[in-house]
Amino acid sequence: MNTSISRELPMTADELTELAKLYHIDGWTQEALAQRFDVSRVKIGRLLKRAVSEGIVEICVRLSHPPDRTAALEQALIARFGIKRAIISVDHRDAERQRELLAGLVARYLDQRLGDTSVVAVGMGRNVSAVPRQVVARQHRHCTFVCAIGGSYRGGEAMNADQTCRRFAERFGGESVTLYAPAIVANRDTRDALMANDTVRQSLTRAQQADMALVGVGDILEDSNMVRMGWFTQEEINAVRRLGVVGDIMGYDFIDMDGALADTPLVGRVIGLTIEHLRHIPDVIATASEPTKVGGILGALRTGTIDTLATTESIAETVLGLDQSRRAGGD
Amino acid sequence: MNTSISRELPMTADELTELAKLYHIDGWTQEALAQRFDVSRVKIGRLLKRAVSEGIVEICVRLSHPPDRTAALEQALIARFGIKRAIISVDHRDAERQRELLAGLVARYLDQRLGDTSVVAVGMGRNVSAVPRQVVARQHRHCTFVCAIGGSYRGGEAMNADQTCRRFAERFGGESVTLYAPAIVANRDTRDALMANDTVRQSLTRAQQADMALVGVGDILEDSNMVRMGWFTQEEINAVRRLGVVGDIMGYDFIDMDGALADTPLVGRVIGLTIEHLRHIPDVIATASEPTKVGGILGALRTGTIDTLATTESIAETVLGLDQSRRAGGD
DNA sequence: ATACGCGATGATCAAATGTTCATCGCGTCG
DNA sequence: CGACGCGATGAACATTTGATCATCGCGTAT
Repeated sequence: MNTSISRELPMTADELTELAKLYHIDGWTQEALAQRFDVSRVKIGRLLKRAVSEGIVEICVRLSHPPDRTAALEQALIARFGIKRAIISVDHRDAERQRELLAGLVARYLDQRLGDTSVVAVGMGRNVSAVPRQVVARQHRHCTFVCAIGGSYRGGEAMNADQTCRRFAERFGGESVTLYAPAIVANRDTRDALMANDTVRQSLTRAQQADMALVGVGDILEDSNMVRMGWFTQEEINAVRRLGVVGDIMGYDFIDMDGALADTPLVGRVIGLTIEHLRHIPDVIATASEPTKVGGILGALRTGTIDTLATTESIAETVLGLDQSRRAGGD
Repeated sequence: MNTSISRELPMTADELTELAKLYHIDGWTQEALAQRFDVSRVKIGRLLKRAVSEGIVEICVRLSHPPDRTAALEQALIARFGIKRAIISVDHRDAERQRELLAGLVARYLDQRLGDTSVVAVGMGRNVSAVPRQVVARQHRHCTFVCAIGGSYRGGEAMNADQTCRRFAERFGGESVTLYAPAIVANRDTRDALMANDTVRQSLTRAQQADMALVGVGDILEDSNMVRMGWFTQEEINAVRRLGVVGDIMGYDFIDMDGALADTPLVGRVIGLTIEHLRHIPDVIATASEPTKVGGILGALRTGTIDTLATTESIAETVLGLDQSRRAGGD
């Protein structure tokens, strides 16, 4: 068996970076690079491919509607829900792609807004964690990304705000502040004890004083994150749903379609910002790219805590329609 | 005059978006799109280009490693001054440490470049003499280090090219060639006599034929090397400065901020390579780590003899800014 | 020592994309 | 009405990139 790396492409990460720069940034042709470095063009191609696969270069495509296209939708959302602005992405069939498309727009929005003193509270969820991957910062800053919720070993990386924070800090520059506490604890007493802890307290205080917050909106489905993370059993989810809960903000604040907070087994057991805290943050960005979340989004909008809604075109339309019908039909 | 938009590419912004999505996100080929929309492939290409120019799609490339400031700085320097490359160190408060940091990068660069037949002409100055100390050669070579200027007993070791040459030869392997002549003589006649000397002549000829040259850039301050070496009195320095001289290359070729050679009491009295000689050396590396030298560096760059500039990040930025302002403001 | 596996390598071919140029349609101006 | 300007258009060509495959070098197992 050949266990050792018998032959390696003899290029350091530095050289790969240089190569990638010349190709992608300076627009050299592969042929030119081949002559410059005295290897075959094929090899240059392979090295460039490797630079991508190793994450040395990332190429991201941002697709946004021409302004006027979404302007009407945005205006409607603003008028209807009192939010400050909307970030609306093009629709896409594939859920993963859709998330990336939306995340790209959110990343660009952050790139516009973040300054050297900015503090961003970061929630959890796939839509939130997809954002840092799409960041292409124009310049490095010295901003701060603070976890808005504690950690959890279940549910994968996407569910870990501190991972997302770190990636943000890496991309935009600045530091990340981890909330050194589990996301969820057994009971209220444990929570109170943790909240009294200095380290926890300090992190949370910084999060509360953030200039911006980036949070996800969730739905309540059998396979939702809540179940995957083991916070709810299937039965609990069903029970909660029967109470009229349609979604969550940040992954743990459950709401019904009128934006009212629901009483769930989680209340008082989560270490993180509450909806009340979010109210005091000047720009709360809520992102959701899945059509199943329309109910949750409507509820979230109606809580009045959201300043910027990031979602897809069709979801925005559906939410507006849903709101319309519920106003008309009563319920 | 044709004021109206006579013929418009008959595609709405929406269709453009759709097109861009299919191409960039879903990976369709232009040919396929052409058939799908029943237009020529060329037109698809043009529409896609338009989608970019109208901001519907944004394609950004991120280099993860340091695509950092120094890469951008290097590009700017290359574009502005026509040099071949820049070696840029991070900033450091302490002048001595700064010199070492920069010298380390230069040493590494030499280590990359030097082959068995390489001949390097070596100038004088603290920045040059700091380089051999930083050398950690991957392997020994048989290259040659030739003094680009004669010797002098004043000013200390750093001012002695032959000392620096010997150290280089020690570290990289190979031999050093001393220029057996004083750096400066009383008058032109003496110089001419020395230049006629066989030994001197041979050394200088080898220096002229070098593949690379490593030279320092100096400033014109009261405590500069020139004074310390006794080549200039304080008054002479002041006089020269009043003529617009801002620095020197190699320690004796004085230049103003436009890169023009200045007439000083030294002209015709130095035994060493002139700027003209440098022009014929394929890779002239100029190093300078002191912020007081920005003017001199600008002048040096403008002489057009420099191929590789080694300096610090902040100096590089300042030089670019200085060049900018002088271009804009005239004079 | 020899055969074999494995990945790197570059020649060669195929596909995709970019560029150029002659032409066309349409509106304007004389 | 016709000449002209202007931009759009697509055919033809050039360039660039991607894919395939035979070969090679090197380490390992037989």
